Amino acid sequence: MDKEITSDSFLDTCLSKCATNEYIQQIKKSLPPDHELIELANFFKVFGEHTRIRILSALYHHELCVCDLVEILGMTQSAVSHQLRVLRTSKIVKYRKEGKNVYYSLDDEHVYKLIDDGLEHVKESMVKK
Amino acid sequence: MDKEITSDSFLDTCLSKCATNEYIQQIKKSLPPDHELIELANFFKVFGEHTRIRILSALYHHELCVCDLVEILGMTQSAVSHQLRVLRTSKIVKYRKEGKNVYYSLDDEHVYKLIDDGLEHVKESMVKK
DNA sequence: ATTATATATGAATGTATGAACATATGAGTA
DNA sequence: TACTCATATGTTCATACATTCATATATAAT
Repeated sequence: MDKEITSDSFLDTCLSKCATNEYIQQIKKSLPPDHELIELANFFKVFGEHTRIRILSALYHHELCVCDLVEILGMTQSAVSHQLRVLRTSKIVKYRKEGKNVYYSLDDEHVYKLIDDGLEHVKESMVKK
Repeated sequence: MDKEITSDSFLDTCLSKCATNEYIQQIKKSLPPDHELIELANFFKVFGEHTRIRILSALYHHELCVCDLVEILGMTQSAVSHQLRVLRTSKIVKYRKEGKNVYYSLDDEHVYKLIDDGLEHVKESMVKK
């Protein structure tokens, strides 16, 4: 997305005038299509959960099998497996089978970037307090 | 005939095959502290909701007041205002008051980067289908 | 073939939360 | 002052979802 669509008048008007304001219509049209925004929200939603973000943090540096994750997180195998399914379905992690074990790792570089940016933001906003 | 399978014994066996306990401890220590991961999950959670991501998309290009957003999203003022509070509390948007109006905008560059990376990932994974 | 191990999954349940409705606050205006 | 407009918030309700328990599947070992 490109930043900044400038106008001179849309800011100082409100509801009664905005309803027919061409800039409001322009903004509506400039939004990404709704199915993309739904996908985007679903994508972020997967990161927005404590257990899943812990799994992703653990996988950040290492490929790990399920029982490793169970041990690291201190949770039941079932709980971990259920969350891994969510991560798999969302294409945020990938996996390979090797004998009885299944090894998970982060899917692509977007996942790394998102974690990096998110952590950076969180650390900064913690300092501000 | 009944057999006893304790979860402890299965974990021990798995550990010896997957990773040494020492290695697991090392990974545990390398994880970001839990309060950071909780903050991180909460941060992402805010992006992971349809209405809020639509608000952020609209604010991506323009500072907008509440009634503008109401008009763009086609939702009740109450619903928009409630979600704006969530975004405010999470320091994802900032606001300034001007008379009766309150103007919202994205808080910092991290927010832009996250939306960019997220959208990029979503578009790519849609192409793959 | 039988048993053990590693992982996945279906069902049940309690909790979290988004939206609607009603109402409150607060700033401008007549 | 009273009144309107823009925004915020408390409450209720219905839905979503994370965890637990029980069980299924699949692979390896004996």
